[in-house]
Amino acid sequence: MIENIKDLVSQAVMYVCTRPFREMRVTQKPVDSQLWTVERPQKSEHGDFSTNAAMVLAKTLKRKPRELASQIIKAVHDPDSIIDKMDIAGPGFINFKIKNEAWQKTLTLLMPLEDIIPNIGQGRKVLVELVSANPTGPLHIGNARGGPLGDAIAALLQKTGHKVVKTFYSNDIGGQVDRLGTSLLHWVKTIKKMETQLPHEGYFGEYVQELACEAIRDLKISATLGDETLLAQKLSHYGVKKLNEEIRSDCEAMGISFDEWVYESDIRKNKGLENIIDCLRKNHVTREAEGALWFAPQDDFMQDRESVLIRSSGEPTYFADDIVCHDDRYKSGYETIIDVWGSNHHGHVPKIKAALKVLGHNPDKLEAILYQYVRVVRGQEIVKMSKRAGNFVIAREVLDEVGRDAFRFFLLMRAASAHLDFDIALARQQSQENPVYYVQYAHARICSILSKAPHQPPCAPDCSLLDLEEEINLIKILNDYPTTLYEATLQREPHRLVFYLLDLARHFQSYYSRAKKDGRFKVLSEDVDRTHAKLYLVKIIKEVLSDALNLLGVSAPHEMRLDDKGED
RNA sequence: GGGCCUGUAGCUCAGUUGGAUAGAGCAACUGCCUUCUAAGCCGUAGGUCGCAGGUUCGAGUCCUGCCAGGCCCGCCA
Repeated sequence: MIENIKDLVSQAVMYVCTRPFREMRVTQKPVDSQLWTVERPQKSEHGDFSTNAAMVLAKTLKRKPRELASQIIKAVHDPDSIIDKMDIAGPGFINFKIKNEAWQKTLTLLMPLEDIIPNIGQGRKVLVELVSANPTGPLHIGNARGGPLGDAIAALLQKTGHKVVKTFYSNDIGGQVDRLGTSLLHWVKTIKKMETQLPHEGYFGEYVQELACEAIRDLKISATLGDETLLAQKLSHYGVKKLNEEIRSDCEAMGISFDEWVYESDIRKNKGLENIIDCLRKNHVTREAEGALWFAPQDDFMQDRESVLIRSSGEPTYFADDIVCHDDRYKSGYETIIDVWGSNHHGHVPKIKAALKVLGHNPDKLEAILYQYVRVVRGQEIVKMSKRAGNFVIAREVLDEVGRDAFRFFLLMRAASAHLDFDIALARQQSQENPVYYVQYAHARICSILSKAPHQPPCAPDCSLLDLEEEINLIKILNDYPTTLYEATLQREPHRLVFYLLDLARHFQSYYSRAKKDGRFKVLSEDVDRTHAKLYLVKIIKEVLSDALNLLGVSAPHEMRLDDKGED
């Protein structure tokens, strides 16, 4: 529908804009059609669509906006007669009211749903890196925000015609992993009542101590420890393996699976690093100092951001491996590479991009979605940390308490750039305060209606029988679904879909409830044709609800019953 | 000291990339269960968009400077 209006306006604008030039026998096009837009206004009094074309073009054409608007209106050619009326409003908006019949006719065009999903990707390859938690501890709530977020972004891309690969990048070697090993050694020695001290910035949560216990058993560590350096190495391998398994299982519990796991240790083995370093050297963006090799391009921006690539010990850094990893991705032909990372990586992004640019890649293909960290609250109280983790709130503890649907929905409700308060008390409430149930309940109610219906709705019902204002409104909202998908995908903002769902659910719940007082709102009635039309409408609402919930990784239940033993 | 993000109703947050009289949920106050599920619906109230300038037909949105909070600035990842 919005496309139809855009076309009509576009033709009219072209006509109006080119007329003075035609009269002067000049053929050039004076304006760029990209400047103006057609939008759904916030307020229904402003019609179904509105355009700012007259205001935007007023300056270049040196005319008054309202005068230009009236000329555009005169030039609109509406062959299918879908426009009810056009008004000039405010400083020069043109508002379009669409006939109800035209809206009713759009309904059958919405099915099957797959046909209206915008094909943005055209099969282009996209890589999404998500979670990528270090295997030095259990998944905490900060890492976990990137899970549903990256997963929903991937699902949106997949839905809109991209070929998506979801990848987990595991930093399974390096300083932090070494520290895990020495920390485990400390706890092993503690258990064995030996003299020991926790290494500087060592890991101390209960999970490390549990892990040390299991290691003693699994690795059959005897009273004589042997070479401690060697043992610390064995322990770090052991810990990394165990923690990676735990992280993988936590992701599964969140409903997230990966197409590939990339290990930093494998990148290190593959020798790609030498070529990259060579290439950086030849481009004169490295510098040797204090025994280490630095990435040091000569531009103002990177001046204060020089970073070590190869340590004085000869060991490459995480930064170096990450350059290799991203270089691989570019070479694999990805059109877009999306890294969903915690906001603490923001300093890392420009460095990676700078290095990739030197390597001859287009840095714009790399998008970092940086999300702000999560604060867990329980009502008024701030939940600071978990006993088991020491410093963090463990994702699994929250997930187990509130359930997967509420967990994902809550983490997706906010824009990535916004700080997020996760209220456990609210998320586990089975009440009207909880938005996830609200949306699911709308879906369940429709399922209930459909199951009670004597017949399935026909393919081509008489949609003109959907003449209630609320029904036309629902049809309008359903027509917004493709636009919402389009914007949520391009902006990488799944929360737009959450807000769309809440809006659709709210309108449906309102419509549904009116039936208690007013029989015209009842879906199932004696009037067979009307029942068919209404069934058709609610079925599409159900399809859209379940489609969108599915993209968010939230279930769309067919039935919901309040437990008597639930919250008070 | 430098950088990134945030500041909108009592609380948690949207705000269609510069549009019209700034929106929603919760909390507060009203009503509504014999009829497709009350995990629901109807209504009321609630605002100096952190502050001060600037850009223009028009600013919550853009630019500058302040103020407040979070995060980053390591031969950690």
